Amino acid sequence: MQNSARVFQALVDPTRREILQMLKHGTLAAGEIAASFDMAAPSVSRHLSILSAAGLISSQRDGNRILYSLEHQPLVETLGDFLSAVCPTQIRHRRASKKKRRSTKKKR
Amino acid sequence: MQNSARVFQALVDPTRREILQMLKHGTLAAGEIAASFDMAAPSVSRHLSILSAAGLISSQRDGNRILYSLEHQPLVETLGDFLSAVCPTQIRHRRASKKKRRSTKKKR
DNA sequence: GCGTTATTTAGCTAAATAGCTACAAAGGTA
DNA sequence: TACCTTTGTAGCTATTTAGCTAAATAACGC
Repeated sequence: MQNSARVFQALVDPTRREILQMLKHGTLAAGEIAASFDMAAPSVSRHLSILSAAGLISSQRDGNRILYSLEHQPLVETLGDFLSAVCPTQIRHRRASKKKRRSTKKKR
Repeated sequence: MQNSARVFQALVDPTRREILQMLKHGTLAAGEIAASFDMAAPSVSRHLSILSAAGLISSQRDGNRILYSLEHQPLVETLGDFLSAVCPTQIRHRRASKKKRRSTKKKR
């Protein structure tokens, strides 16, 4: 499986997307992450390993616990590359501005 | 189901990601899209309806056929919002530059 | 060593997914 | 009308996924 596919695969689950958002604010232990979900710990652990396999988070032992941190680059790179591959060059990501683009249709 | 979830759901399948890329170059009929996959037409039709439900493509009848076009905005908006929600503000999406950034490792 | 805590792995089940074939629907043409 | 083309829908099956419980692993303190 290609790595970008693993990233999309990882992002499809809402729990996993939420985990990524939690980690935005800094490193967290597996237990701390698990505690914030209404779900058994092994289930969260599984999500963590999927995120890890996709390269979206990294882990590091801290004595008894395992600390997870967000890896921005693969996320930014994968989504950025995809957007570049799909969207006409002029449209970059313009945050939530609702105005429609002018009808500059590129014909050839 | 929330719409951003539908978008991620739609993006998880490689066939659907490829369809979006095909439509980057312009409008295509369902049959033309189906022809480029080694897959039965109804299967592709199903992918089209999923992409459509996510708002990523739109369709328009042309006599006998149905033409599909890419809808950039929901894609750009959903992925952009997610990146904003997950990544520290300074890192925006740096376009597909394959050269590794100089080892200015950002410590602070 | 033993017990406790934190986390992952193994094995299971229910639900979702993507593929197929067969059929239906919508539009064109004779 | 009938017939052909194009596309979508229905129903089925195999595979994948996400959840659970129970057991294993790893590091700590006694």
